[in-house]
Amino acid sequence: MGVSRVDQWIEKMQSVGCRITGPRYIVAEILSQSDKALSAQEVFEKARQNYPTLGLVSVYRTVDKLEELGLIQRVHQSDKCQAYTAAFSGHEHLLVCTSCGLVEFFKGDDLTPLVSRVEKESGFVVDDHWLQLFGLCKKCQAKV
Amino acid sequence: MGVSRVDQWIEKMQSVGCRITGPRYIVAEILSQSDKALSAQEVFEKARQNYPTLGLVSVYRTVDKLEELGLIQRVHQSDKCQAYTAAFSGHEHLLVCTSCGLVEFFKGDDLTPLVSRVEKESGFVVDDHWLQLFGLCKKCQAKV
DNA sequence: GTGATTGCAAAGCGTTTGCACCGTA
DNA sequence: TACGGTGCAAACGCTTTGCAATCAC
Repeated sequence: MGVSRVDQWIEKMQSVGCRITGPRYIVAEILSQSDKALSAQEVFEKARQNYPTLGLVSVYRTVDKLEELGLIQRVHQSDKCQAYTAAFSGHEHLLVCTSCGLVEFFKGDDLTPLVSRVEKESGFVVDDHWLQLFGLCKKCQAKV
Repeated sequence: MGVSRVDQWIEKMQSVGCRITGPRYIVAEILSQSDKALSAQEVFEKARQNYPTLGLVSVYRTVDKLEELGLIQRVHQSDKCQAYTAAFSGHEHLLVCTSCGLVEFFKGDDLTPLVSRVEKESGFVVDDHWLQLFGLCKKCQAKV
């Protein structure tokens, strides 16, 4: 077993000059270990269980930093876009359970031909794309 | 030239029992004619020019109604998801200019094979998908 | 030691709700 | 006329900012 994801994140934060404090560590730990997308509030509530003096403000600031470093990404859902999950690397996309918030990744088709075609037809220069699938995970199907 | 899009929307609203009032008409008109995604605030500011007594609250309520009827849809962007544009029909996806907010539609590839594969691999039942492309439109490319 | 980071409190912003008045059907 | 819709003001929830105290380096 190699270095855990929290430690990789901490290392990355240190490498850009961040000081590693209790609040930062626990926020990173929770987000790096969660398989669900969490809002700042939810991270705060989980973190408080082990770190009762934590302030919500520090969660917001740490989450901003983690997003800026590309370690976490926002998860957009139909009416909200304020939850975060560990960021993927490379050509992967999100699969989100609309009931429990479970997040998985899947390898998508190669979108290059589609992007080229759309660029040609529209005159746009495309520099980013989103592909997300929504549905019910196994557990939530069973609940119904 | 057929019936304009505003009139189609108005008809649809009437058909579900909505009364057609000044505020509703002007909000529908602005959203149905805009080629950019607009927030409630932006709709409000535009509408006030022709309808100075309009209240922001009525914009929110009308926008909710239009979304509920499937006439408009939310446009999600990297850090916000509160703008609206006329909804497409059928198998189309959004192409959004990250500079000016211009919104176009494009016909996407058929995602059915991808969805089937992901369902098989993950155990999810997938019931919705998003595919959005982001970039710069022709005009915004010229500005740089 | 020193400057980045913290938690609190307050401000800020977009959105929703309560309510009396108004206007469509 | 009846009651759905309106605008205003206030409440609300989430997020950001100002600040003095604290703590990693």
